[in-house]
Amino acid sequence: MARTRNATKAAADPVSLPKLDNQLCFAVYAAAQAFNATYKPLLEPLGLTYPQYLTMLVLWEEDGLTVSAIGGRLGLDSGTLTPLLKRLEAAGLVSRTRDAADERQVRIALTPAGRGLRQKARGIPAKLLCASGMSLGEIKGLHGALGRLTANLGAARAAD
Amino acid sequence: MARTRNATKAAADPVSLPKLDNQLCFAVYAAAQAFNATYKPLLEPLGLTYPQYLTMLVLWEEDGLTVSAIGGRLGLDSGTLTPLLKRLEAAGLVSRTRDAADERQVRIALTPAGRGLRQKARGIPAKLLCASGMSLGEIKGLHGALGRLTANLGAARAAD
DNA sequence: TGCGATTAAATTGTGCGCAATGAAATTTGC
DNA sequence: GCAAATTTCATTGCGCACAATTTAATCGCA
Repeated sequence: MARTRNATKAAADPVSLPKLDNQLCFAVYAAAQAFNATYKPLLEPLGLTYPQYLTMLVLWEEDGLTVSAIGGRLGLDSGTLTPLLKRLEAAGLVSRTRDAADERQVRIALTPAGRGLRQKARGIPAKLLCASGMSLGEIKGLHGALGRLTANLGAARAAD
Repeated sequence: MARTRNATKAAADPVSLPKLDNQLCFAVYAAAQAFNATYKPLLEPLGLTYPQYLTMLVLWEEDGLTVSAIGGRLGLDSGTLTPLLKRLEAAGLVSRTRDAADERQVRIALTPAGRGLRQKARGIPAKLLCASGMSLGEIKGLHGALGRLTANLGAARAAD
């Protein structure tokens, strides 16, 4: 009753919003930042950024994909991938060639250097496993929960 | 034995690397993307991006922080925050004033419009909770696991 | 007191991420 | 067969993210 209130009766006290530290979205955001920061010094000797590393992981699994196929795996569009792939090409790791059968598509193929880089990346997953400080079981649980979360958010978005 | 091999005996078969979809880092990366995409249409009426919303959450918790204090909460540096805060200032949501006692510091204060925006943000957390499709217990578990993961990655980085 | 070291922001440069648009090739529907 | 719709990629523009550098203010200390 301290102060006079004129028109509205709302805003009596500050609107309740969850604190930043209690919000799942921020925990995810911070974890993504932490992964990026952890990867950076490990990828620096390979001359890759983290998104470039993800792209190489895709290509090491399956070579000769189109831009949109890579984008489908990573959830990125051509506006992100085109310049990224041009940088990988400039680094001599991939080639970009128009598909002869369908010239709209650009196929991304590993060069020998791009294939060879896989050797240098071999030790990275173990280092990250170690840095995570988590058991395999815990990681598996977390991975599964994040997968369901991502799928649910996607479905909610699709439902509008 | 199909092809002749000359110098090296390595690269006999492709180096084993975990598949993209089995890597925790990618699950986190994809979840962060999904959150961003889910927030976007909800924040659009407020005229905020997701990082701007996080900044406003910090300021709604505690007004009048310095740039570096906000950065400490969000894990961002002045290179990111300075232009972001200038955009919030241009939008009329915050003011940026040099601290009289220590002119190196810039204090960020909410304007009445910035405080008022909190009302419009009230419904957002519930919408995200719904979109996540998870129980409160599940969210709590996920939140805790991500917190430990982020802390462990930070500690591993600090240990070099 | 005054000078070197430290701290806080701002600036610059590079790269990611996405929306919107454009251009070229292919597919479709008649 | 051919015009319209669709698909694929490239481009542009804006904003985030971070490393490195710069500028200015403060602190430490002899």
